[in-house]
Amino acid sequence: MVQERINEFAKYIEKKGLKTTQQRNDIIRTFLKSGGHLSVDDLHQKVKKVNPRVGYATVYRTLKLLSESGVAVERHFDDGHTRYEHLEPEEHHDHLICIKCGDIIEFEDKNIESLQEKVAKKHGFRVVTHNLEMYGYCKKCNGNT
Amino acid sequence: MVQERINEFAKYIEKKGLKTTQQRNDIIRTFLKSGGHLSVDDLHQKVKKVNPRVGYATVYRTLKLLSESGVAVERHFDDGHTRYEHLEPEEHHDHLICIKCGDIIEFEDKNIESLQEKVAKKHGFRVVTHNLEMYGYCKKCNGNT
DNA sequence: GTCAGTGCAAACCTTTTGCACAGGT
DNA sequence: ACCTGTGCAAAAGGTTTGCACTGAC
Repeated sequence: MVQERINEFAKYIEKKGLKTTQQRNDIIRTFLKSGGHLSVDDLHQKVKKVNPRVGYATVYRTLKLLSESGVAVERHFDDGHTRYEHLEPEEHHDHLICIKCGDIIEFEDKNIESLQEKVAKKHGFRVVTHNLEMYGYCKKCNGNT
Repeated sequence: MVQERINEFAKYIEKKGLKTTQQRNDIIRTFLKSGGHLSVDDLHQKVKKVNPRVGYATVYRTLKLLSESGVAVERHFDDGHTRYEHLEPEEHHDHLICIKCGDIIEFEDKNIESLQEKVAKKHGFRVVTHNLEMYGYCKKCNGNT
């Protein structure tokens, strides 16, 4: 499925008249191979192990392209670092974030989603994206505050 | 009710051994008199009309105190500006944010809240705060994208 | 050969901080 | 008097951009 995402992105790149480059490939492969919620810095560190000549700015620029193409999603949690994660198409989830250990748990709840749509409709609002984050203590950290 | 918030904050200040100053008063009164979701810059502009000698840093420092005391709540929407709003105690709401005109609609939905708690419990998670934002087109902007 | 991509460093923007002075208690 | 608060300007931290060079097509 990594290959599918790569193809999807290649198609997007081509449609926009952009070019396939070694750096972009390295960045994308590294990104797709990594799980979780990566900051730009995290990803830059990892990419540098594969190709030490890749600069910070290129990672930013490529992540922006990945977001536009729909392969990556930008997350703005409260810690001041933009993080990126990759999703399968149609996939969607929200987050539980531990304010002690920083662990991030993903969840999906169709009931919440449909109530959200209901609220939006009531206000004549057409939702494009949403995000729901809950901050608190995870199972491990709970109790030993 | 503005006065109640001011008293509440005064109590917090005193408990921490801090001081009541003219600047803090000006900032707090201006903040409480304003509705909506203010950026630091918005508030600084407004306060300067009352007291032109108030500096940017003091607004930041005071807003941080207001957040700690519970009088203000920090919001991190996707536009990269931290915004603050004031809430009555026990009040809580979430946001619908128009990505065209920037309008912010507040809503509250107890059903969503309780489903959130249920999800958290399922993961052994103790929630301290959460935020739910939906981005899209408001009634006015919908259609004329 | 052309035009987009890259690396680097500088610029940017929001937020924080150090410092000397002002002011509340 | 003491010690916190303030304004200013500088620093910090994350992100973006200008530029000259590289490399894909």
